Amino acid sequence: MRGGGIIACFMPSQPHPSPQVPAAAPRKRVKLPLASTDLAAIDQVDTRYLQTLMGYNARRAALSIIELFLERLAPYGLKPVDFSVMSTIQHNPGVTSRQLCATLNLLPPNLVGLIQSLESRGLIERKPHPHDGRAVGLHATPKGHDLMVQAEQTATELEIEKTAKLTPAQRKTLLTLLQKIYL
Amino acid sequence: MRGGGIIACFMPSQPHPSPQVPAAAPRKRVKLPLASTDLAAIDQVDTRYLQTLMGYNARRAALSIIELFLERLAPYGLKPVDFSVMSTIQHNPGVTSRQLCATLNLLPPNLVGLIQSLESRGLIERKPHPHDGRAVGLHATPKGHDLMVQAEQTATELEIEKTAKLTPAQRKTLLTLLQKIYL
DNA sequence: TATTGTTATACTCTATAACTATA
DNA sequence: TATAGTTATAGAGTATAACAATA
Repeated sequence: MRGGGIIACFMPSQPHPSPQVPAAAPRKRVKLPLASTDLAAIDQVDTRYLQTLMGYNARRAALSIIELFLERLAPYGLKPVDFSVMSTIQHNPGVTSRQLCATLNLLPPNLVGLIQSLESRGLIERKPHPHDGRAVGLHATPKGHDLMVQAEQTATELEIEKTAKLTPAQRKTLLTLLQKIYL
Repeated sequence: MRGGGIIACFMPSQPHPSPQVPAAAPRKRVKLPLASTDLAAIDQVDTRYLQTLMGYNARRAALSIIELFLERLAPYGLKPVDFSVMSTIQHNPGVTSRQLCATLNLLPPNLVGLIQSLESRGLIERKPHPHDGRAVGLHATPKGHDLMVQAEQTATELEIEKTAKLTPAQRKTLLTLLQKIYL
C-alpha cells in the first residue's frame, strides 16, 4: 500500500506554565506517606520520558500551532489540509491531483471531495492537461488567488505568534532541523 | 469546550531525497513553452512556502517518526496513544484518568475504552484512590511494567534511527526548541 | 499493462451531550 | 454545585478495493 496520511498521535496537552527546563529537572512526583502498598496520590504528572521523544514533542508543537491555525483560518473556510492543497495549487498552477497526493501524502480518494469542494466554491479551476488526457491541471481562480494571499499572510502571522519564544535564528534552526528528519 | 485532541493536519509527504537546503533554493517549477494561457505542466512541485511554516514542518517530522513507530511498536500491541498512556501510568503509579486527560490532552470519553482495553490485557490495574472516592488510581502490573520497559527501549531506538541526520547536540536543541513552542 | 481520477465503503480517531456517584 | 468517570453517539479523518478512461 501507498503511505496515506497517518493520524495516530502521541497526544498533545493543555497549555502549561513554562518551566525553563533546568539542567537537572526537579522531581515532580510526590507520594503521600502511606502503607507499603503502592496506593498513593499523584500531585504533578511526570512526563519527562515522553519529552525525550522527538515524535511526542514534534506532535505537541504541531498541534499547538494547528489549534490556533484552525481558529484563525476558519473565516477563510480553510482547514489545514484545504490550506495546504490551495497553497500548493497557488504556487504550482497546473499541478495534478496525482502530484498533490504525492507531495502532500494524501490518498487519491480523499482528495476528490476536497477538490470538488474548492471548485464549487469558485477557488480553483480544472483545465485539461497539456499532454496527458487522463490528468487534469488545477489552477487557482482570481478569487482563489486573492483568498490565498490573505490566508497565507494570516498563517504566517499566526506562526510568528506561536513561535514568539524563539529568536529568528532559533526559528530558522528549528525549521532546518525538522526538515532533516522528514526529508 | 475543553481542548480535546486535534487531528487536522498540514499533510506529510513521501520520502524525498535530501536536498541540503542551500541558502538560495533553486527554482523548482518548470513551465513548458505554450500559448499565453496558463496551461502548463508541472515538473517538480514547489513546496517552499509550506516549508516556511512551523506547523507544516513539525507535523511532517512527527508523522515521519510515527509511521515507523506504528510499525515497530505493533508487536507490543501499542499505538502511540496507548504507548503514551501506558508510559505515563508507568512513571506515575496511581495517576487518575482525569490527570491523564489533562496531561495528554485526551477527552475523557475517549480514554475509557483505552483504559478498559489495557486492563483486560492485564497491563494495568485500577485501585481505589487514597482520598477521593470518585477517582481511580491506575497502576502498571508487573506484566505491563515489563512490556513498557521493552516498548520504551524500542521507541527510543526508533527515534534515534529517525533522527540519524542530527548530531546529539542538534537533537537536544530540537527538543528544547519544540518545547518552547508548546510549553 | 500501467496510470489518472473516481466511486463506494469501512475503519479509526475525535468531539459532544447527558448520565451516575461521589465530593 | 462541582468533579471523576462513564455511556452513547455524532462527526471528521483515513484507508482499501474496484472501476472507467487514457497512456
